[in-house]
Amino acid sequence: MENEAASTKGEGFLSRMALNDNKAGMEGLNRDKINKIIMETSKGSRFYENELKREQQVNQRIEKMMLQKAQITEQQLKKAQAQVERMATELERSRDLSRVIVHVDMDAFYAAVEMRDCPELKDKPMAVGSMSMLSTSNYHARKYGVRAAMPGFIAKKLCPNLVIVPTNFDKYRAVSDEIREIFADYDPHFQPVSLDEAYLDFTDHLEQRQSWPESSRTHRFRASSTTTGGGQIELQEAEPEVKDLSPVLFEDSPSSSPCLLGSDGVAATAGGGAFEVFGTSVEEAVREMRFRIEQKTMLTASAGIAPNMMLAKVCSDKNKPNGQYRLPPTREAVMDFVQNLPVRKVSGIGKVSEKMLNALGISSCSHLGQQMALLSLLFSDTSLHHFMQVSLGLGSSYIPRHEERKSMSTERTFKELSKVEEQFSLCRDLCEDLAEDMKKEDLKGKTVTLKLKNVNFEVKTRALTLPHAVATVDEIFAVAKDLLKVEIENESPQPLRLRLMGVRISAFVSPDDKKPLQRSIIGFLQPGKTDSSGSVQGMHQKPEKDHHVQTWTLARPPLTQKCQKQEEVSWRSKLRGLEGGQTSEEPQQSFFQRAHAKRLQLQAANAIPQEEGHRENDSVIESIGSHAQNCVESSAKNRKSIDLLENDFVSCEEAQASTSGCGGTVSESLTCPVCFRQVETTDLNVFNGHIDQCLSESSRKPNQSTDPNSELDLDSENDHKECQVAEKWREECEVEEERVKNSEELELKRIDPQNQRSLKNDSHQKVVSINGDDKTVTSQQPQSCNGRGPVLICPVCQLTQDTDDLAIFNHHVDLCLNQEVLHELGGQTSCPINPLSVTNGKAIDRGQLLLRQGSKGKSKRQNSPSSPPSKRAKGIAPHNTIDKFFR
DNA sequence: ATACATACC
DNA sequence: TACTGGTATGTAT
Repeated sequence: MENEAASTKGEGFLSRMALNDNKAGMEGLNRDKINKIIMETSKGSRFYENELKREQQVNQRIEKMMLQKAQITEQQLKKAQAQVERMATELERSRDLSRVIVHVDMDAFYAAVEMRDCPELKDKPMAVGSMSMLSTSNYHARKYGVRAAMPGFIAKKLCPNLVIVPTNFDKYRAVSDEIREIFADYDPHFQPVSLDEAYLDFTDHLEQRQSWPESSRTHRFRASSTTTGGGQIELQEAEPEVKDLSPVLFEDSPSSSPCLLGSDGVAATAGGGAFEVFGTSVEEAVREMRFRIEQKTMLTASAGIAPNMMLAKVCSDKNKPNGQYRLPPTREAVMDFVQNLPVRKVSGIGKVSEKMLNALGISSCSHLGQQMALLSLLFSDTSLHHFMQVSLGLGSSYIPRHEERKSMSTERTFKELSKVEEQFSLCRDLCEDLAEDMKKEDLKGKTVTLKLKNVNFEVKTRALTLPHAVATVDEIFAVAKDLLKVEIENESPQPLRLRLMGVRISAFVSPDDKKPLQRSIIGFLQPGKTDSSGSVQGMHQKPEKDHHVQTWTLARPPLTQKCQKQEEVSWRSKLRGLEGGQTSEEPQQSFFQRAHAKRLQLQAANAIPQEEGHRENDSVIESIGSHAQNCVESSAKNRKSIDLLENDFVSCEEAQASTSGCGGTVSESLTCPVCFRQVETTDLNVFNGHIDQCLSESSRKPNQSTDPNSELDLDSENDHKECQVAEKWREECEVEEERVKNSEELELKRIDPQNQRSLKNDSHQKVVSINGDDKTVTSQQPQSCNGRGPVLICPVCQLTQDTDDLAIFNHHVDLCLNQEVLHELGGQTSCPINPLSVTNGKAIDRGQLLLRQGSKGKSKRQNSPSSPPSKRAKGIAPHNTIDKFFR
């Protein structure tokens, strides 16, 4: 507590601001010199001061962590060690080396495009962006330490000759479309990450490629190749080699042109009509893809080939620019690769995580593996799981589809804005822009968030969730304005001195207000609600809300999840000497209480008296607080019943999926609701991975057996039947839709413990399919659990159904589900599906597809910087008065 | 549910 | 002169 900031004085350089030379193109620079210039240029600025502050916060976090570490006993560590080893074993079992995942990334994309279109730039250090902020720099500029996310004026200090070119997103988008066309040839379900980056699953392509004639693997050089200012190196150096039609040259040659120099394996440039024949190996295929990209766009790409996304991403960086790297799909190769990998290279581990890990002596993934026991005592379960995966070289071996967007926002930075009228006016402008964007995607959301950044770079967000969804300017502004008003009043008589304002909408509901489906399913789901942090959510009986959390419950068998949670909690609690675990938490505090407590805490921590602001704030907060408090109270009342229901689930399920901590028994297995095989694990993450794969595969090639690695194989006849049903869907909705259905049926199973149990009782039970046409439910085989007579209880009406035939049961459930929704579902199928709706979502998110079906036909915007919302440079309307807004 | 922090491009 | 904008997710209350 009273540590003060003593040990965390902001003397040394700021890790936050120092050059990040971890990413490609910046090897062996004069770091110190560069950092010195960066610091000198920034010193004293408000930005710098704020960074200083934030750095100290991080330092305090680290101190706290170290303190915790110091209290860990040998015994605790030992126990933890056993635990993590068990987890590692389970994760190990989930390892899947059968897929070929490729991550492609254009080299210095924006900069490359600009250079291509303006040859003068070619040999100059240049960057795309503005004096305030750069998006990308070319490799020449990187030598000076100029890189993305650096303000232009600092870059100029580092490299006075730097040419800064303004961004031209339309152009980048156009190029992006071109390369995506190529991506689609190798994986129609590829997942774009941004305009210049994507994940592809090459597995299927490679399988087919083996039987392709050479002609299909032959690609011409650009007619007007080279020159044009874009040609870059490689083309010229293409030796007039033996091109001919001999596949032997490239046939399965991981050896030939082993990536190091990228497309150096160029052959076949016989005089005029140069072309090249590519082999059938992975590397050849990827090289071919990169070749085609280059021929088409005159821009180069780099790629990584690995058995999972996490590794592929790292690999694509390895031989950048214009190169590729393949990590062989063997456990040994993967483990070797991971050992020396700096943690910072891993996607998801950023500046702060790196610093915290470093403080524990962890800088490479091998350390990560060695320190898992310690980490398990210091980090959250989520982080721990991530670390563990990373240290084992694990990651997604399938590429999840893109989910529905979860929020939409617009924000703007400007010169200090202190006048109230202008602030409101600006706020309205933002709302207009946002409403316009919302309209484009036909979205409506219930939560409006206002974001403010003052001239000291302090960021504040204020949100309000409405009982209904909104979308229009007026609706959004009505909320945003009030939020802003509160902040203004809060600060008065000082003005808010803003440098940024933003408005966001989230908690989307289907545009056409067809909640009924959601309502019934969610209503049903409420009881099992559990979130990842272990706290039971408050349960305002608002029917449609927070799909993510609920689908969590949907997507995972609630019971087993609960079990798992308890397991983790129990061992952790013991080790830490904590009490209670996640289900018995403190009563929640009101907004006011929390705000107050927080301030006190801050005061204590910083020893900065704040009496003044205190009182003022309280009075203001209190007004909103009363509402919040009501909500909180009602949710607290409901929590008991939630727990009860959860416990019921547990008791139902225990026999099936006991976990080491839960039933005292050591794990058995879980039954996959897709393939119905027993998955030998109790680790939900492992189990989820399995389900993910099943889903992924069933949507891709429903008539092929899943998981070639598995010893248990699917009954192919059943598969076939399943496929026929799938055909129907495909006809009208394409693959996407099918996947949704798959999830859908999955959800129906998962949400009903009884049902689930009965399914488990007969692992041959095939997937119950929902027919896309009439919404009736059919079963592949009438269920024959005669011996047991499991009780089927309708998840909607809660009545016991006098049948053990799942077909009949499902039919009943369907009838129970809101008719209106079912109709809408029917209409839905005719909606065009966005073929790019692929994402990096996890299993939980897929459940969302179910709940969000209503909006799935929508086209979606790609991630930034892909398509920033149209920013109309609007002037501030000075005629607006505060009164106008305050009424 | 909110607020804030971290991460990615 | 000047340190982004859009989205998702984790952590804490």
